[in-house]
Amino acid sequence: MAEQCECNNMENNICDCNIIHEEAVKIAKEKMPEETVFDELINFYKLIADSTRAKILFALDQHEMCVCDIANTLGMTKSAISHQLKLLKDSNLIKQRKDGKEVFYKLSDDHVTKVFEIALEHIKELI
Amino acid sequence: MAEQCECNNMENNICDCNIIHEEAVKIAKEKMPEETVFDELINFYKLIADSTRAKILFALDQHEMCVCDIANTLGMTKSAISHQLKLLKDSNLIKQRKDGKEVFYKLSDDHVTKVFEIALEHIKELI
DNA sequence: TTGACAATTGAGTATATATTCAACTATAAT
DNA sequence: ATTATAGTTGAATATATACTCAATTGTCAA
Repeated sequence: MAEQCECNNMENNICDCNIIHEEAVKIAKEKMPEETVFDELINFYKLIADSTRAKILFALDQHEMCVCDIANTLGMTKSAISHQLKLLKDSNLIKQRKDGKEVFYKLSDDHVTKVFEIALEHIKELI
Repeated sequence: MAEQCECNNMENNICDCNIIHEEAVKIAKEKMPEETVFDELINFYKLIADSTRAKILFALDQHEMCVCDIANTLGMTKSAISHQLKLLKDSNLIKQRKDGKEVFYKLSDDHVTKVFEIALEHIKELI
């Protein structure tokens, strides 16, 4: 049963114990998605797993806003907000539109809202 | 129009620019959830926004597993896995069951799976 | 063309946290 | 009792990243 871990023969992928339940490990390894899939998932979740960015997304879900509007809403500096907006924009969660000196931001789509709702639902059940 | 930011009169909540679109800011401020709501949301998302924890959750979604099984599946040490399992357990995402020397872990409910699906859906549309 | 302001940017700093390492507890088998 | 193994834990380290600060760009108005 307690068979030697195949990881022990690998260079970069070493664990420090034996396989105990061979079948469970086999299935999990087989079904485990590619590293790139996790990278994308993690990248997406990291974006909304930050208080400032979550608030920005919530604010933009209410109304299109310029940087100063968001800074005022959150009580933070333009610079701090602008840095975070860049991250959100680079990952296509928000879109921008320029009008004179101002740059207006809005959500790319309604998936963000959806994710918020799912999370809220989950948290409600946990409490 | 460009009215002075009320933040400038506040102690801990200072931005560095004027309110430009008063109505948008007013609405966003009014609807903005309590800080504690964001804390809970962020706490939840941070848990799944990590490669190791995401893989653990995925593995446990396939099958109940002990620490060694997970360590083998991910090619990591028991210690690293155990530290992360503690975080997941403390937030009630997973449950444990003890049997002799072994501790079996499994998902608390199927919300995690749901969130994964939503995320995957979102990512597909972005690509 | 000068001044004011919206917004961005890069570097530096401070903070959070994932993993390692070593020590430890708990259980089972001999 | 002793040994082996599953699992946990605390401290230290390494890394990632949010915010600050100062400088800069772009646009408008006088």
